[in-house]
Amino acid sequence: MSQALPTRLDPGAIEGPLYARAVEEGLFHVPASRVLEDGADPYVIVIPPPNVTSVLHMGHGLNNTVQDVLIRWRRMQGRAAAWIPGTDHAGIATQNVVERQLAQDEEKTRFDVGRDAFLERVWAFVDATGGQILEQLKAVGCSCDWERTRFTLDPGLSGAVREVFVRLYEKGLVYRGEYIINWCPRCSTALSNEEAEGSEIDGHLHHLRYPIAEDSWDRAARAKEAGAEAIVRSDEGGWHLTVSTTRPETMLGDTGVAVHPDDGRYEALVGGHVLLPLAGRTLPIVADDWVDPEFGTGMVKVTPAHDANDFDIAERTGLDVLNILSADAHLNDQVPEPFRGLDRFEARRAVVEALEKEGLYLGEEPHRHTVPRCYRCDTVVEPRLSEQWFVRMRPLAEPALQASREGEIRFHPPRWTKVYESWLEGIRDWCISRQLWWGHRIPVWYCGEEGCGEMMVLRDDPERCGACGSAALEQDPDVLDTWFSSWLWPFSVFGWPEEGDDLEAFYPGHALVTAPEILFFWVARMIMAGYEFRGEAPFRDVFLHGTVRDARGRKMSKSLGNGIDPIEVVDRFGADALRYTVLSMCGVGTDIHLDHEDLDAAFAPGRNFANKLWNAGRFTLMSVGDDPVRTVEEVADALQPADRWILSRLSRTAEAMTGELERFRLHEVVDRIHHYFWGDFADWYLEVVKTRLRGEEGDESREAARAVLVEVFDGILRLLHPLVPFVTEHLWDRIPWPEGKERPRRLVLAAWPRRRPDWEDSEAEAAFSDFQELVTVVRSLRKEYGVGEGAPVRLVLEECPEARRLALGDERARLQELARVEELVFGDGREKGIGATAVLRDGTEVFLPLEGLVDIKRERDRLRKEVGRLEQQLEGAERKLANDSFVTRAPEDVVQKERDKAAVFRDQRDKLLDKLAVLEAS
RNA sequence: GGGCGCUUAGCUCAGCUGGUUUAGAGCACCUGCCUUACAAGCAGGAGGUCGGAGGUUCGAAUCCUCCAGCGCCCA
Repeated sequence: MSQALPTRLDPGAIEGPLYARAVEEGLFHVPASRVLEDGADPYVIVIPPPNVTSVLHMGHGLNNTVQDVLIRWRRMQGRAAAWIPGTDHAGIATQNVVERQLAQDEEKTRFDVGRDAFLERVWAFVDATGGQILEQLKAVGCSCDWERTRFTLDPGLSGAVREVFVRLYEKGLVYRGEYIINWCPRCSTALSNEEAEGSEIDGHLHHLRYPIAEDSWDRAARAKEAGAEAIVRSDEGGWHLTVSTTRPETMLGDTGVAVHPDDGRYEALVGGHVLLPLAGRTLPIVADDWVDPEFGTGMVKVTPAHDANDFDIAERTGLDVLNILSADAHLNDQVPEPFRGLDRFEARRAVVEALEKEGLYLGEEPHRHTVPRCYRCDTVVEPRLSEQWFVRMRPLAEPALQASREGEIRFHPPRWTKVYESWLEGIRDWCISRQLWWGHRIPVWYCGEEGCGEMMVLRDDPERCGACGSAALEQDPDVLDTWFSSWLWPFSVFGWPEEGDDLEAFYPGHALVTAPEILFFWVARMIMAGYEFRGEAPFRDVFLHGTVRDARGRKMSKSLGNGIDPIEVVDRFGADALRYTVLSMCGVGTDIHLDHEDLDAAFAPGRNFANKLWNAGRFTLMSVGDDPVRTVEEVADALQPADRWILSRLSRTAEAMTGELERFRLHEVVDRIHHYFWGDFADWYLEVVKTRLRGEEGDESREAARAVLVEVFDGILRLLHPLVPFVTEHLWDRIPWPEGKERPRRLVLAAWPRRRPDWEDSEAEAAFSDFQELVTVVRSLRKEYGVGEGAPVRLVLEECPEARRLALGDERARLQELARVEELVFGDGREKGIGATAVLRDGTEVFLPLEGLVDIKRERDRLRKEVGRLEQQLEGAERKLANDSFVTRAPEDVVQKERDKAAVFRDQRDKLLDKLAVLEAS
């Protein structure tokens, strides 16, 4: 049976069936009753919902692997572990895709087909392709509770969105108003501040000359006297001032010029006027604190409808607001005839040209500055005055800020706390309306046309106007920001606002795992929503992992073509290899580098590890065989030192891993089990136990070895299961089980190993470490002198302490197995001849008689080098001990340790010096 | 301009509350092994003084300050 395992792991053959079996058996599903009736402790993670139309990339691969590790670990701990999967509708992205299709296939816009028909097409598209990414998660092994899959446009979740909008409106926290918003001309919609991402460009700063109105010439003269160099008198006798801008076309929307109130140069100008070129309007000169006297001339043009800061200046100083841009970023009828209808960039050229003609353009200079771009389509975003719906954020931010300050929310790594808090401290209102069709329509109706003009914000669609009874109602055409539904995700997935069992059982959740990019977009807002609508945080721990990058450190992206398809990785190397690889690189706060051009190398760590586990399992299963196996308790009296060592190490490893998992230190989790499984178990225990398994040391020893092997390998599989679920489960299914010991139904549900103080045995660990040292030294000496690995050798130990001598008495077979020591002799100092020498930590002198192989000169050089190394170590320790303040001020145990170290080094050195003296005499 | 982070072996990174580490791992490299679990492997080895300069301390890769380089976020 067990011999049937092939020598190489074939992930494709085992992963699919194992996943299907788990789903079929409902292992990933948790009903509310497990918490409410059975009293299980819940552990809840909601997935960061991917876009419904997206496909899996490595970022998802990492993100969901991490979540799965946490969920599987907690599930094994016996928690009612619920991982809620789902997708969001991704308003802009999804609408964009369908619009592009429409344009390509039929050369139509959404306006050509109409709102209802367009939405039908989007739904058809989503129905056809929407579940793809969730299916891909299954290939990675994600143990989501698929019976709870949600979509932000589901009726229930849509109901939550509407409830929240109405509630906030009733509280005065949702309002409609005309403000500067970020406008994407390509998507033709408003964006929130977070959706407009700054990008640096090498642009230009244009200098424009504005004539000062005649009634203000005396002010200009006074300003000039006060040192205003940027005020100049022209040949015709008039005065001009200079302003600078990166967007010259906006001058057509200027309604004023501003200076700093404390700027002495321009004091006289305030209250005066300039004549706006091209438009011919007269604009006031005002004073406002925001103006930076150091920047440019210290005078700025003010375009309130197209710049947020200018808008604020206008509010404070009473300047007019003049909107000159249409929805698609063309100049509207508010500008002079020649410029009307021009695209913003055409307008820029036209304005510069026209100003040049009038002698009012003073040129441009290179200027590096930041322009905002749409996070969905990268188009340069235009600040634009527009009537939109907003959420007043300050009151919502307060509890979210408190939560972090008081430790109710903890960020891992903690440095994100500051980022989160400073964002909340400077929070601005959230523009939530979008001029799109795909999304949650704003639940606001207007009694329009002949009606009374009443505005109604309602939970249920109205039939008649509540004020005048008219049936001619029009719903607000806009939809809500997708994040306005995502921020409710932690409770909307459980049926809120209904107070059902699921909500009671599973809210609040526990961990939220995501990338720092959406800390503001999503994480902070979820926390705000949690407090506002449920009165408590939606989760306690926020784990922010790094970004997946290519070998050169560039973010993976479609446009660069440097992405890695996780499905390809799963197909080639297996989900386990993918998971192990990314987890092993998942250092706290570090990005993950994977070479997209060499997947073999990139995923080698995971592939190699899974294969190693496979083979260790193969060997374990074959060695143990099909005969009945006993428990460790039953063979307690027959346990060998190596058995006690490996059991002790298992206990310590389990404890350490649990601690690292609790602290979200996943690479440490991987490191611990790697060290134990590969370094301790495979490299040493399996090797050391071979002779016993073959029955060469009696039945009792064999049975003890078999029992320990089963116990330890079971523990290893349990500890590894959250990391590499497939290969562990396949092997675990085949582990023999002692009669009478209860076997868990599946590894998925097996108990997470706990610390076993009764197994911990420092003496066994020290003894085994001594044994390892001896073996390593012998191997090293053999290698040094080219003794073939198959060639037997005689080993002489001098000055061997009693304890080691006794221990080694039973280890002759092991020495033979591991180092080809055919004969072990405890010498009495009379052993002469040519050989290789070393001294162990406990002072044991190792001598390998290698007559004919050892070159005396070479051995001398080797020993001298070794002595030199020890001298250095010794010197370091002695320097410390010679330092009075170290001896008196350092803790006693530290000092003692240093003394011990010095003694060991000295002993080793002296013994080697003796040997050296003998060699040098010969 | 404000804030944050990083700099340790050829590469990618560990090293947590300063002293059990003689600074570790994976990959790459060198040598020898197809030793019936595993060549996706085994054994042995080489390679770093922890970006630079100060400081705190009995003791610093670890804490503090400054400097240099890189990166991110916010304005």
